[in-house]
Amino acid sequence: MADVQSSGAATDADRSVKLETLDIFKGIDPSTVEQIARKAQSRTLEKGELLFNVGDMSDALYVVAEGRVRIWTVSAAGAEVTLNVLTNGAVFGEIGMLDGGVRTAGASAMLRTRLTSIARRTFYEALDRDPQLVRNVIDLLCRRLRWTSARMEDATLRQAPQRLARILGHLARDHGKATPRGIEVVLKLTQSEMAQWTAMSREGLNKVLNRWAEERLLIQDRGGLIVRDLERI
Amino acid sequence: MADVQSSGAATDADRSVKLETLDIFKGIDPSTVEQIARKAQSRTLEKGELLFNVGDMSDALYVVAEGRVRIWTVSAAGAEVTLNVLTNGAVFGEIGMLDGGVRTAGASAMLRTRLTSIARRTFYEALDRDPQLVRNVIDLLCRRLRWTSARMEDATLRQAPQRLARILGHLARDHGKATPRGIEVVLKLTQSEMAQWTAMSREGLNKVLNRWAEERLLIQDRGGLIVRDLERI
DNA sequence: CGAAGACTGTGACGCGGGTCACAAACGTCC
DNA sequence: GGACGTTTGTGACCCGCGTCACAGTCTTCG
Repeated sequence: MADVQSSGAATDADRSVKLETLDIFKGIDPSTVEQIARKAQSRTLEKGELLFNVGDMSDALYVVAEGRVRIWTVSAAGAEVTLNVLTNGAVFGEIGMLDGGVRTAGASAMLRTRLTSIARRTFYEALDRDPQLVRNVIDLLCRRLRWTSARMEDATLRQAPQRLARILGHLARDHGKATPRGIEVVLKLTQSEMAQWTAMSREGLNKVLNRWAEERLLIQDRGGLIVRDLERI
Repeated sequence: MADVQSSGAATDADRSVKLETLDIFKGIDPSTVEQIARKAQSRTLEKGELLFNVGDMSDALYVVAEGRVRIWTVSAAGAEVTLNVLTNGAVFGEIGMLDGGVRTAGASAMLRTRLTSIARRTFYEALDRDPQLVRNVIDLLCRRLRWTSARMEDATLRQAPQRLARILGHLARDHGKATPRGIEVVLKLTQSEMAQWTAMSREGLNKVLNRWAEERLLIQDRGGLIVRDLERI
């Protein structure tokens, strides 16, 4: 239980995420956080395993302790569209947890993934006790809204290549590492995975990527991308 | 100031919106609401007048007391896309008010419109005093997120006619009146206005609408639409 | 090592829907 | 009741991008 909290010497646990480091618990009384941590559940998903599906009841929020989670929806035709890919330290599922509604998107593990889940009861108890937590939650929700609005805009009024450019920008910023050759995207994704994300076809994405590579705007190193000129993309 | 609050005999003021009737103030101590109302500002916009633009600083939330407000963004090419059209009793601009960030969308009046604005300071004072208000705000934000996610899905994975169908459904539900002939959409919009909303061209929209009219799924009565068979659309 | 499977690269083709260019119908203001 | 601005109706044309159908290349595992 809550082994995310285990802190010790240089073990594997070091790569884990500690709750108190999360934005949402910033400025919160450590004892409150610890109490939440004690009541939190830990759970491991295998690669490809489904955590929840669209329409499921929701009563918990999740934190990615280690691994990779994909959030998606399905079209009427049954095609899955990726909304986001989350790695260590990401919080998700908070809307369902907060309002008790059904899940509007599905979540599944892209790799073996360890999650920490916090139940609604636990969270609301803390919410009642600490006004700062309230502020943090509101901030989180506002950030989410700004993010979805931005992506919404992309989706409605940008063309496919521009949408891809946005995603690359996001990847470079959130999952990139600066190297002499450019910003290296650490998060390795196949073209199909990126295509689902940008809501375009794998073939189309391929062509755009190669065009950019020819223009020396990026380097493709078998799945590993290096973005050279983010501005011009 | 706060003439939205004026309650009296059968005057024009009756059509106005009273703060305490809003969802966001549901279950809140009347004296708290009244205090907010006293500090609230009232403002009238002429038809077409801009309330705020993308990138503006934000420090207030607005309530439509009477009239019609359009929320929009602009594409890189400069085309405006409508995100929503709001009428009496609608609350908007809360994100900017809550997190103090810049506005991500613009707002302007489609008709002569009276608004009530509530400043951040005022709101946060009430937020500190009443935990129920906190719940309501979180609920509001969750609802917003669910709404944007849904529209996001529409935008990315439905085709133009389906997007239009969604908007019609929304119009029928929120701005419709049941009549023997079908659900009459009270909110009169020109085809151009609807086209901006569905992110399609006016011509394209026209053709779809006429096709549906031929199939007797709806009746067009110069701007006034009557939806007959919402299911099949 | 060799075969099977996953991933990437590329052309041919088609369709949805945007753009353009009008014509017709309606409103509204002297 | 003209006359002008706005809204609606329609066809011709075009382009982005998805689909299909392959051919290479990498990976993995018996």
